[in-house]
Amino acid sequence: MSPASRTVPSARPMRADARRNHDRILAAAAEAVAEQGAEASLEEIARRAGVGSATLHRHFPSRQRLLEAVFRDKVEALCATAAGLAGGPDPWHALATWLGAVAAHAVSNRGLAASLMRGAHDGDPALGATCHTMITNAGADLLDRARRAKAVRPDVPITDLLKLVNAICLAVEREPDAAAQADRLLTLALTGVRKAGS
Amino acid sequence: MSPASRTVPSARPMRADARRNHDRILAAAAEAVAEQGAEASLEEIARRAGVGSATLHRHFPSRQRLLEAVFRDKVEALCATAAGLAGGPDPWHALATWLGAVAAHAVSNRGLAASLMRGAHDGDPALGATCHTMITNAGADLLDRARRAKAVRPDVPITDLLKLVNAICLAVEREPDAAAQADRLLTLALTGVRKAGS
DNA sequence: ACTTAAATGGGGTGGCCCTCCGGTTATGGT
DNA sequence: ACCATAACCGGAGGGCCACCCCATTTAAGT
Repeated sequence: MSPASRTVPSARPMRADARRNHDRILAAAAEAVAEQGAEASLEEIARRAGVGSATLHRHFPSRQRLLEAVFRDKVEALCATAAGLAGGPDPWHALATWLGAVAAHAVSNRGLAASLMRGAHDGDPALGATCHTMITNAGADLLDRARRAKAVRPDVPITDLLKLVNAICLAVEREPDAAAQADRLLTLALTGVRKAGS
Repeated sequence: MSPASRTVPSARPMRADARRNHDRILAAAAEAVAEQGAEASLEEIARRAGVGSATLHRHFPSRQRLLEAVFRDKVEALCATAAGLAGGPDPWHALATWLGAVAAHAVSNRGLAASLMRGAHDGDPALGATCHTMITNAGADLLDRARRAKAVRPDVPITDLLKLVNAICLAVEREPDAAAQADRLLTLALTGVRKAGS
């Protein structure tokens, strides 16, 4: 659970001040991103955290890294939701509600969609389990079940589905009624995913 | 056709040097945006045009204004396409192919989707016929025909449709196979628009 | 307490957007 | 052909930002 042990438990534990700063930065970043979205100023985040900008850049070498850290908890929650829904009797319903939950999280946490979109492929490699891959894996399971139940087209990859969800959220992010719009557009798109027969 | 006469024909014609700079800026902007997307540096555009940054800002007070000018031709072409398709026998097909054309333009002209998304509502008002409204009007006609032919759900507004298209294009813009992905995702979303019955 | 390696942050560099203002130039009337 | 003038130009500068260097501070192990 601690930042030091979460990524590489074998690494030497962080120094106390380092960890403290790490956490303060993370808290400040969460706050700033919630207010201003994924493009929030890194310097202001450092300022809020009461930390030099160099310290922020040392702890998080790229904006993407910082966002991943900020949203890790939320993403883990979504993955847990997916696991919970996987046991349900209606695979289609499970998939649909989960995608709705992803959208809901994305619109209520500005910047999440952008963070989820940019996978490990662009930006820095050597980035272990990114939000992108975590979400993808969680969704793949739900989609697989729905596919086996013949509730979805067999040729739709989970990446496309998530790209659609994130695209929608990204697009409506700065509208006043983002949640309502995202829901409407997602429903629109989803009905096309469901087979005509079922 | 000339920049001076297109917007307000009654206005006094621009001075020769002003018009020359206007055109050079536009050309440089088109080039830069094609390479780097809608976020291209305005200063670099001015530099490419061999013009001071102040001149650029005088001709185009906001980035949005510049993008609108850059894409005006493309948007007009899309509107013309819509008008041409409106006469066809199959309203659904007309709508679908037009949306495909919009997507194709958006992925092959980086920044267009972003420009289309931001309507007149945000940013500066008093912006006459923006790309957003032009496209919306052109699409409304096609959608209306399709709706009258009962080929689409009656409750889907054209704004949602275009938002979906632009969202998709924006999301896949920086992927290597953007065109293919956009097409796939659009088809996915569109099939949900079409009524199950027809 | 003392040593040492890790961590810090002020300050510098270079880039961006945007505005002011003194100098320049095209233009229309004479 | 000339001039007065309004329109236009662009360098310089302010404010903000990401990112890096390095002298200084500080936690951790003995």
